Amino acid sequence: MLNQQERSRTWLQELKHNGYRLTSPRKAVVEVMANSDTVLSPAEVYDIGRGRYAKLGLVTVYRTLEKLEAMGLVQRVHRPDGCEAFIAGVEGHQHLLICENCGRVEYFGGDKLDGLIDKVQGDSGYEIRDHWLQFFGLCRACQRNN
Amino acid sequence: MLNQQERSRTWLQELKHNGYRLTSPRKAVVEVMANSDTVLSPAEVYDIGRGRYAKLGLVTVYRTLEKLEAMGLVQRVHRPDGCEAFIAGVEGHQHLLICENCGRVEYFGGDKLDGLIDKVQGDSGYEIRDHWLQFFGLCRACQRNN
DNA sequence: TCAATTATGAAAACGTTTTTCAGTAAAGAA
DNA sequence: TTCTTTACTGAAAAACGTTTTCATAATTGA
Ligand SMILES: [Mn+2]
Ligand SMILES: [Mn+2]
Ligand SMILES: [Zn+2]
Ligand SMILES: [Zn+2]
Repeated sequence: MLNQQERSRTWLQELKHNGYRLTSPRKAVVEVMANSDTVLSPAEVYDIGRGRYAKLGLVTVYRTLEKLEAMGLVQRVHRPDGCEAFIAGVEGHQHLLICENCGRVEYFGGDKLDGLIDKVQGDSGYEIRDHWLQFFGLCRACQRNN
Repeated sequence: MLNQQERSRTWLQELKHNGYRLTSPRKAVVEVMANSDTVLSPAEVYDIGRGRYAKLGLVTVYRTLEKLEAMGLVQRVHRPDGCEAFIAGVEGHQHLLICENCGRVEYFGGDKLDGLIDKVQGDSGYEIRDHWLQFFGLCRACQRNN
C-alpha cells in the first residue's frame, strides 16, 4: 500500500496522464481524498479542501470527484443512510469494512462466495454478474469512545 | 410466503394496529408496494398508485413509504446508481438478488460468513455488527430480452 | 511570452424531498 | 345516524444537494 503522500503524487501524475491539467483546486481535492481513511461527502471534501486552497469551489469538488471516480482512484461508498460518500479506492476486487461511527474504512478480501452464487443462480434462474459485500461495525478507536 | 392480496390486507391491519388511519391514499400505496416484485422509486409508486386512487399526492407516497419502512414492511434498496428504491421486505435476515435491468428482486439466505467475519474482525480490530450482501444480475426474462 | 484551450467559481437551474398549512375525512362516542 | 375530535391530505412553498451555464482565469505547450 502506498503511503498518503505517495498516493497524492501518483494521483496527480495519473490525472496528467489522462490529459487533465494540474490546478490548485484539483491538488487540494486530491490531497484530501488521498490522505483520508474515512469516507467523505462532497461537502466534507469541500470544507477540508478549503483549508488547503481557500478559494476552492464546491462545483470543482464535484467535478474532481467525478474524474477520480471515473479513473478508479476513488469509489462511492454506500451506507444504510445514503450513498454520497467517497473513499480512496484500491486496485482490484475488494470489500469494505466501515465504521458506523466515524466512517473509517478498511478493505478485506477472501470471501468465498462462488458456491453460494452458483446455488442462488440455479435456484433463481438469474444470471449473477456482480456482488456487494460490506461489513459495518466500530473501529478500534470508536469502540473505546462509545 | 403470503400472496400479494394477503400481504396488502396484512399491511393495512398492521397500519391500523400502529394507530394509523386507513385512508384511500394509504391503501393505494400499500397495494402498489405489496403487489410489486420489483424495486420502485417514490415517483414510480406515485405513478402506479394514481391508477388506483387518482387524487393521490406524491407527498403522501413519501409519508406512507416512511411509515412502512419504519414498520419493517418495505425496505430501501441500494444499487450502484442510487438508493431511492423500495421493495416489500421479508421477515428476518435475508439478502437481495436484484435484476440490473428491470429491478426485479428475489431474496436469498445461506451465506456462511461467520468465518470470514471472525477473521476480518481479528485482522482489523473492528467490532463487526452488521453486513450487507447483495447480488446483481439479470433475471430470467431480462436474459432473453437483452 | 504568447495563444489556444481547459478549468474555475458564482450564479442560476434543476430534480427530489421536506415542510407548511388550510381544508378534508376517518374513527369513536353519543 | 350524527357529531366531535383529531389525524391525514394535497397544493404550494421551501429546502436540499447536485448540475449547468457562462464569463473570467489559469495552465500548458509552442
Ligand atoms: Mn467479492
Ligand atoms: Mn447474512
Ligand atoms: Zn470509528
Ligand atoms: Zn429483469
